[in-house]
Amino acid sequence: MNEKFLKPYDPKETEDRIYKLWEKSGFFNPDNLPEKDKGYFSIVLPPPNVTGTLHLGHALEDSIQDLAVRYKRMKGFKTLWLPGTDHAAIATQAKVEKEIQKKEGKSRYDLGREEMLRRVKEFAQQSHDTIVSQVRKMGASLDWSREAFTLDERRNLAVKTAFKSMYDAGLIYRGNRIVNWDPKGQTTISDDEIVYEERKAKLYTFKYSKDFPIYISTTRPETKVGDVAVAVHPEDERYEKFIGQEFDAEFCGVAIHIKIIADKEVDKEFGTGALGVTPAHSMTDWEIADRHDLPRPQVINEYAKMTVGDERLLNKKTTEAREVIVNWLRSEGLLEKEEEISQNVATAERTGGIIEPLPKLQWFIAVNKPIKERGGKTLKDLMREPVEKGEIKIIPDRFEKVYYHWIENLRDWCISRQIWYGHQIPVWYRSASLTTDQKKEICCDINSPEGEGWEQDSDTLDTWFSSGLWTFSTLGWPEKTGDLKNYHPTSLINPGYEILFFWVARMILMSQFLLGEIPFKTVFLHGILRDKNGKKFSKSSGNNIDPVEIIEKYGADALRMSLISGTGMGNDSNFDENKVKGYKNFANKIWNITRFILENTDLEDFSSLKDAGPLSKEFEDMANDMTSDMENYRFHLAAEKIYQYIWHRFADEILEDSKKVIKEGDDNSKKEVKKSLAYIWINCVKMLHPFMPFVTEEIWSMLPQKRNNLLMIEEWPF
RNA sequence: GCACUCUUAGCUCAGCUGGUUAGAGCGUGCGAUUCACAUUCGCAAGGUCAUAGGUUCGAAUCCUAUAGGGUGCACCA
Repeated sequence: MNEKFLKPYDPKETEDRIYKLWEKSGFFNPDNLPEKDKGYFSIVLPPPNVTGTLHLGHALEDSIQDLAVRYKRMKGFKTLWLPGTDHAAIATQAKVEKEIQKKEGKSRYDLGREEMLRRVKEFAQQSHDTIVSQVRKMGASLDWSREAFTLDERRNLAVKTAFKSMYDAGLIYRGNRIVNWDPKGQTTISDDEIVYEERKAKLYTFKYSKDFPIYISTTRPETKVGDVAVAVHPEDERYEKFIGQEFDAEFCGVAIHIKIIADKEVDKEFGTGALGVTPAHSMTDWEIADRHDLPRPQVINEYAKMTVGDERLLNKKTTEAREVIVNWLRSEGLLEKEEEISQNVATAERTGGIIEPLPKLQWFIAVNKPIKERGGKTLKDLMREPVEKGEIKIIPDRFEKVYYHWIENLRDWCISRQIWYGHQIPVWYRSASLTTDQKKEICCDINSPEGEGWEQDSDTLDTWFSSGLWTFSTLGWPEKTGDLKNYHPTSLINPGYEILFFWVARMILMSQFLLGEIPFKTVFLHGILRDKNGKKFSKSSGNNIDPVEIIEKYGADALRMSLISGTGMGNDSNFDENKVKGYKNFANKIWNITRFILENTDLEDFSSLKDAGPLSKEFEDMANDMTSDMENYRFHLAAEKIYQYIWHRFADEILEDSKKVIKEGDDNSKKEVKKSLAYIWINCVKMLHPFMPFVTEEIWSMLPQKRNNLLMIEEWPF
């Protein structure tokens, strides 16, 4: 017996060594797996953002996926788990900008595009390297030979190809529309990148001029210089008689022309029941302007400063302009009342800037446009249908409803960003001005067009555009590769439910349109891992834990097991270090069980054993139950089952009972008992392997076997 | 406003399609120990499964309502 067993199990000594052994074996790459004719199984790793290092939430994700992957591999599938990282455009650039601002007091404009990009890339590379080493520490059996990055060259080709094909189909268009402008990050963002924060605000009720017949309410008086109408509900008796009338007014030095219109969007109960329509600076007002064919004067610019008025307003920040206007209203006797209300303020997810809705010329994906090549279906249809038909299964299924609801409310997706880090839009223009003249020559292609004077659009793409291609861009698309044929649609995707819209929906959109097939068959959503007190892990609240820190202390096996067991599907869970400690003890327990078995069963070859004698049925029932849990993604139950069986049935009872026989029994019964102990044990070690791969692999290498396989490719029992 | 979700032992949570005395881990109390393991073992205490109704032979599990916590979406003038 190996003398290692005389000491407690030491994950530190074991884990890195075992990981190297696995990598050397080549079995992470399915091309090297033995042929078993069971078919293919594939997962792409949700690529972590290169904005920093991994936290425990990633460890949870890695644990679940590695568990699924190792199980399928043992089941004999050609199993591919494909790693990669995400450039996370805005998030990464914003992070680096922040640091440079803090350390050097410089903005990205001070550095210039080229130098800024160099800095971001450098940072991204460092993050990448840390992330990869963290993932390895977890024991993740990823095929590193296929590693991808959302911003590498192959993915860039995929992005350009996708863009062109959607452009040619008329689904990507450039339009002057109201967008979410982030004055802090100096870029547009999509609806999904907005976070609403509840804040106290003042609601002012006033009228534009003395002879104006209706009072209106607003929290943003400064935008009112851009008003073109007052909208009332069509059935509001109070205002019916005014509908259709038009008024001129001089509003704090700005001449405005107001038409009174009726629109069903207006809520009779809110404020005075009359809405001042500011088409250029409010999403709903923009739509009202659409319906009533109103002008849309812009009064605020990209820096959240006023662009109209005399010295009182012009070039003032919106917050200053607000005070000016409120004071003016007061002095003119137009202000009826002010009241405190709480309102949701739209802020940018990554920079925290307060969103300023502005009309801008941007690129969009049309989600409601009938697609000829798809029999008149829209992108929304293409997203909805595979889930409705059950081709894509979402687990837990309650998220299907959430998914449909999101699709119903979806507006055209703004994909252009005014940041530098990302995939540059593959469109070229031939004319001096890029922003104003729409009639100039335009060319969308994979490569820059022939001829003189072409200039590429300086905008980059929303990071989710490239992540949307992830299931197939990683497999070689647009080339028709063998990987694409074998591994797409992928079998399973396992993100947190918080990116169902951002990512899962977009992958379905992209794959459905570009490949005409689903990106994955099963979406298994996991919950969010929170800290001990139920708070979300985040860098800002200082509760971030590096998984490697926990691994150093307790071992990766213990961490994995603690994250998986006792957590209901799709439920959030709290991280508990004590639980990890408990599973470290468990690792030691199975270590010592092995020692006992090696000391007490003098069998030469475990692999030829066929059953566990009288204990066979009980054991096989447990194993079958557990296998069925594995098949149905009830990993937390499977983990609990094997744990309970090993510790409290096998060790506490079966093994204890065997002592007497081994000591006092006759030769025959001794031999029977030894055989069934050994039989149960090798199968327990196999079944525990997806959960605790390191310690089981280490144990496996010390059991007396004639075959000399790694445990990771052993056959799953029964 | 609409939807989803949670409320089970002191704490953190499991409990899959309704089925015998409701489970685990940690914690607590008592005890054991030359025995594979003190990172151990045995025993014990501790729950009217949020509340009120209903369906059923039978409900923690299904239905309805209520209360409290969380989340998403819409509105946010």
